[in-house]
Amino acid sequence: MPLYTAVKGMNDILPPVSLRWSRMEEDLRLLAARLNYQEIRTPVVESLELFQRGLGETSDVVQKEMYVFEDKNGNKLALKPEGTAGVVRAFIEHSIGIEKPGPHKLFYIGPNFRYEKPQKGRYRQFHQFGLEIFGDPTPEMDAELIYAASLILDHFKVKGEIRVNSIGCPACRPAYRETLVNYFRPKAEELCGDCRRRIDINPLRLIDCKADSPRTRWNDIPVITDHLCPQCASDFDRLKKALEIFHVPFVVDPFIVRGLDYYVKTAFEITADTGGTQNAIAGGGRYDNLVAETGGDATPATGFAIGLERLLSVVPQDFYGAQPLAMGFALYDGGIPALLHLTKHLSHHPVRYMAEYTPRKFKNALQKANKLGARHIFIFGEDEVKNAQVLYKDLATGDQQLFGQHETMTIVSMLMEKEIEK
RNA sequence: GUGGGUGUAGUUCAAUGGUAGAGCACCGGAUUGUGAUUCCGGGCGUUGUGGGUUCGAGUCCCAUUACCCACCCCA
Repeated sequence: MPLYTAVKGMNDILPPVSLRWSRMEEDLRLLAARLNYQEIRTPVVESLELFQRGLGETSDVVQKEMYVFEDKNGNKLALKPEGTAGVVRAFIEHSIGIEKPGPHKLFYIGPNFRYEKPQKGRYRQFHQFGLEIFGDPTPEMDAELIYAASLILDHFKVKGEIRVNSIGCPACRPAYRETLVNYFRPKAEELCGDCRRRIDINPLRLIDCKADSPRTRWNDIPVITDHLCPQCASDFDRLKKALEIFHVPFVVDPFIVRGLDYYVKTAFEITADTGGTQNAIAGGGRYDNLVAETGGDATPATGFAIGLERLLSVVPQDFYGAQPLAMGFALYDGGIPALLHLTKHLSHHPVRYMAEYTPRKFKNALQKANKLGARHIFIFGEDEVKNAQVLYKDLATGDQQLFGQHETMTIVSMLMEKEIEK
């Protein structure tokens, strides 16, 4: 046991996996830019109250999963457990919605923290990429957002299932909740202990119970989509029509629930086979009342977040191929100056390269390159130095040839070409 | 917060209650400049930690801790 280990639920990301991470983040930024979302970076720490008000006092996240602490001034702060609250706070604080007409499209990427018991796909520090749109109330914009999510899945060659729902609004949800409670109360004795408690606390969750799913036992469970107010019902209709025009494959799942209180109307989730039971790789929906509840002018908004650990777990293993490595060796001290020159020249070009400045025997150089998985090697021995040349060898094919030491550009283009043909 | 599983070398794993081992990896070498290979040499590790049972514990018992998985919850 080492003296110090990483904090529970917080992971080091090491090579070569770290390369997959940075490539994935790079791709997400490019995709966001292409769809005209601009990055917003908010602090990792916010006032505790922001989250309590925004996410809902009764949500699990607020009740038991936040990292809460006081600073030396006695301010109650929290590590952000999700991305939206901070973005909303910044949106209001900097009058983003007032300076220009909407819609305002923003994206964020970064760490979040929840004090949960770690398991596959669930960590105490986890990372999310999210899109948020402020100032547009239409279900068509929700559809566009979901379309963006589907483009992201496509980009990463991820097979996910997009599940959409409308969870109603303050006008119709309470009534549905009541209906649901009335439906289950007489059946309480047939439910598991957890579910009996959930009847009053969170009847929507009850339906998803994994112990013995009520969904498979009763087929007449009331669904919210039958209990929407006229406005919500028509919006949900428009959402589905728009998704069809976008050719986004989706299923309606009337039992999708959001864990955070701020969602209204459109709610959606993307699930995929992550190898564990934490199979939701993205989730989001509309949150029309959050800006006003946070103290801003009433501003309709919609957004979603992708869990990056989960996304990466379903990105095909070969999606990011390793860039071939080139190595340089000297066979004796006299080869080192030329080797240094090669290092200097190659560092101006996008080839993955490293040198070793301890002279090695020819055979050892090949062995070492082989062990490190290098494909290209450059060798400076007595003969080469004498003739101002460098020996190049392709370990994959066994081919080798001599280059003049000053033919840097020839060498670089040769390396680049080989990379392309792969 | 609740369950279950697992902790032995850098790593993957062995070891009927009787001296802690192997593969891989790593380092060096096998007549002078050509790589999977082969051969030789190189590891005393508080068996996660603390107690207990026993003549004797990696092995059995208790506690504790870490990791993994699941519930819960969610991205």
